[in-house]
Amino acid sequence: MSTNGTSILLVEDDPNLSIVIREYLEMEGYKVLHCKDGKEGLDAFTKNKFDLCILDIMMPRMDGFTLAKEIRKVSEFIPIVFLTAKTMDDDRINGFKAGCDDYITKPFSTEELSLRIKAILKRCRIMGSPLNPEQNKEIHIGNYTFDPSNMLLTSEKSERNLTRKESALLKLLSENINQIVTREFALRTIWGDDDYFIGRSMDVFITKLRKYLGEDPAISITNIHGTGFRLEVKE
Amino acid sequence: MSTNGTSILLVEDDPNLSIVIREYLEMEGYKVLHCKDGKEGLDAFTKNKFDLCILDIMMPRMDGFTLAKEIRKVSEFIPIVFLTAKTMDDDRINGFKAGCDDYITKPFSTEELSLRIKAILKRCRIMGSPLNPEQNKEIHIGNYTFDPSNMLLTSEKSERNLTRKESALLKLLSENINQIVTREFALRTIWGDDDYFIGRSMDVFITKLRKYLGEDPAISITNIHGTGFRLEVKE
DNA sequence: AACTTACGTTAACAAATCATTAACAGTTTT
DNA sequence: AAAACTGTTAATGATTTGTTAACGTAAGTT
Repeated sequence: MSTNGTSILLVEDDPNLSIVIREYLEMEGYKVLHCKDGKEGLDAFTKNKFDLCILDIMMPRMDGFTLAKEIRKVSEFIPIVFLTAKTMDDDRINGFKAGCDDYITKPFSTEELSLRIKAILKRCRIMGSPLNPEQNKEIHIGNYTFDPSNMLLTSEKSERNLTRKESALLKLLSENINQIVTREFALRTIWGDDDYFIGRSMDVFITKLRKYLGEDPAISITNIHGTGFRLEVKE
Repeated sequence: MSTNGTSILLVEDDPNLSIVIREYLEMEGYKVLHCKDGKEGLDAFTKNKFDLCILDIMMPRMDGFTLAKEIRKVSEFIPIVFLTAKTMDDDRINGFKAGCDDYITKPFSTEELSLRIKAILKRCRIMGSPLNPEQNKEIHIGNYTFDPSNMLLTSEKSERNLTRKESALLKLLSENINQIVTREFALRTIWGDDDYFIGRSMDVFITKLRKYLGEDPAISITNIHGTGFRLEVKE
């Protein structure tokens, strides 16, 4: 199995341990983002995409369980590995043991951690949830190619860096091509909220996207009155 | 494992012991360069490439620990074996025991030394350290060649020694060429933390790298507003 | 010890970017 | 026809970034 491009969120407050783990995992080819406590970890999780989380349980500001709960709100199936002090007889561990999760007791060897990670990733992939299916995939929209991870919209004639919101909206639309994307769904997904002004803001972005995609007449963003928008590509 | 071509820097002031070690190691197929004290050792290290260092701790002019520190400045991951008088209870030993390093107490058999060396080399190769050819590879960026392990940025016209941070940042960018490296990922990877001032510090380094890479107009470091940077090489 | 040098951080100010809001025109529904 | 919704452009203000210089510190040098 290639570890390439698999990104891991490591939340661990012990600086020495975290360095050891991070360096080892990076040598194995994972991308690792390390946070020092639960708050930071949650923040990082919402801003990035990860394939797996490694959470220490005992941490300042927000413990691993609370963090895991928060993470689960956003991402139902992401595998989580807990790091616990040896015989921590906490019932909550059992509560999380289901699904793809696992826990490892300290002290552990880096090899053990690595094996567990591989096992979990394998298991989860088998279970049919390709971890980040669309992660680095480019999306073709008519004559355009859209690379969401690079926020780059390319055609033969032009290349444009999209802003975060532009990119997020186009991603949403292109993932649901020829299907209605509800106003509310878009607003809640991208803006996390839904009120009049945010709605108007989205309309401004729709105008921008229409302009950017104007090179290809087969592409259109159609408004469904009172409902939402649909990105359409003819033939 | 073939010892062929593996070159060892041996720094040991006892002439008899050093001869014994050198001859034994050469018999095993290693290339050995011997220096009589720390100063000589450091000089030799900067002028040549080694796969492993064997340093006596008690030495005139510069002791083994100081030498090791100097070596680490240049080469972060090269394995170091310390030779110590039997039960030298120096805390500093523990400081160095991490990673690929090891220490051997005198007196020791040549066999023991040989086994340790093999074990260390194996371990480090597995861990993918710079012994691993993959990681010692130079990176080509437009007209430039960047050697991360030597922190050296070269073009036809110029050659520049980068500082650690400059080098780390350029490494990260060039490993993800034409892809966005998020601010957060860079900050957490290189600085281990992410706050406002560290972020500003990174911006200063970006400015520096842009200046260094300015000779080749095909190279650019593009800011993706609110997201990160992308090292781009056209054609 | 006093003096350099090198490096990373912080400060300070200029410039650019972006999401939002406003404003007004046009559409669709009831 | 009134009300609600959408399209579009431009103005606004906050945030982010670019850049240079000053600063502090640690190491080496005299």
